[in-house]
Amino acid sequence: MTNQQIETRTRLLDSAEQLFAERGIDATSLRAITTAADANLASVNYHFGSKDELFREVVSRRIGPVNAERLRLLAETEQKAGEKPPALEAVLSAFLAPALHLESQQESSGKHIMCLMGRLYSEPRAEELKIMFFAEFKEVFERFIPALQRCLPDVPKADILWRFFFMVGSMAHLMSASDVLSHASGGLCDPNDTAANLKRLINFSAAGFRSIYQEKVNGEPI
Amino acid sequence: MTNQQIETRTRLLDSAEQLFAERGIDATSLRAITTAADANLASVNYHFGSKDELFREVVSRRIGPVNAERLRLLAETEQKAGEKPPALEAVLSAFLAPALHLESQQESSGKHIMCLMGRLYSEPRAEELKIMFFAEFKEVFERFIPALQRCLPDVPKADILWRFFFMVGSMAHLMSASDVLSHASGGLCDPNDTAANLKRLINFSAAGFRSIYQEKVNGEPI
DNA sequence: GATTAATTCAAACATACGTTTGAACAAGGA
DNA sequence: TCCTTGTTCAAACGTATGTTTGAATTAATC
Repeated sequence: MTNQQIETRTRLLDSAEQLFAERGIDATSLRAITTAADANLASVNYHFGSKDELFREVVSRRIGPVNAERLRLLAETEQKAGEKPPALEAVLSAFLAPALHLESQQESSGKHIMCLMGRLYSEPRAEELKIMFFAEFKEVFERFIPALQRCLPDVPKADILWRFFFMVGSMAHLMSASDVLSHASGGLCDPNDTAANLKRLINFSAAGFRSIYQEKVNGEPI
Repeated sequence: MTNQQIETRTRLLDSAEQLFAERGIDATSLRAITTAADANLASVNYHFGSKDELFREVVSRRIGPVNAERLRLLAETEQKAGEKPPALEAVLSAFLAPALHLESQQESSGKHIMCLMGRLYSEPRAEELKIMFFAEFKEVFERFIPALQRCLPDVPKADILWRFFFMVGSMAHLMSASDVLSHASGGLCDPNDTAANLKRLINFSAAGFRSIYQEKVNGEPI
């Protein structure tokens, strides 16, 4: 591989990432991608084989590092805590921070991959992609759920799973749609302050995880 | 309009709703829709003018009733509470229940519109659609935020907005992706028990809304 | 029953897309 | 210099899509 080859591949991945996030996958043509990447139309098929495989590479290029960082942070947190279970907030942070920090990790186009990954959870794509996505996610899932159970010994496992699911929904929403809040709040909420938003989400989710399930409020059934 | 006309229009809307939800909007062809609706290919353009307008009708047919029901339930809740602010859980239920009950409201295809509406929050579609969507949502937003502020006088407005945003993310995720949890949990979590899931989401969100923001946990910064 | 309007239908149209092709080009080694 | 390998390029291909068309059919009105 010459230098120029690597550059073209990377330019294609970057352009595709941005356009997929902004316009959606089907709505982005190879002509739009190759034009943005300043490459020939045939280059996608030459370097990746097909549009589908390009998309798969766009995603997998980012997912791996995020999940690895999640596992690393969790291990670090647990090691610091020693025998005792670590703080719930620290566990949640280990899961959330690597995804939310995608934005700041890369100098350019960070926002786009956040948006794309946020949407991945709900977008109906080929089964094959979902399998790839959740295969990479499985290890994370299987490490974090027990860790959360250790933090919350009184919460039934089904509740932990549901609350984890709710938190992922909030995270995905934050990653893909926070512009809407900025607009709706009249500027009161700033979606670009990643550190503050991470804290807010951890705070919100931690309270939800600790919640005691109650059938009635003020004597009234919900 | 004859009876047959109405039926064709409705059949097209129903089929489109289902297919849009299952496969995505771009990935669903007019030929697939008209075949499923047992109608002629040209019928969509005859009855709706274009595929885009069909999609707009699919969405707006459902959004209006949901938001109206939200406002009705909130008013009812506030009236019952009299002078005092109503229970937080009751306000959240007024917002969440109409969306989640889309599933049970119609005898058929309820699940599909849930999925489609859940995805609407993040899917990148024409600006025109988003404007329509959030114009209808604005009134709901402007009624519920003050209601939540009354329930939570000690929580700053920005936090209320952020937490509302997180809750919407959880709701959308529940509506569009809960099959994933069912699969990942090995059947422990049942996405089809709408009533139970509504309670779980209310419980989770209420705790998040009530959370006191803290910078440190166990003396450690988060 | 004739006339009119609304709807359905099969067929065609134009276009945009993903992909393929085969020649041109660049670079490195024998 | 010649050959090989990897890459770019312009052009074309086949196909699927949204849309249009004009005739056929149906339902309602007089």
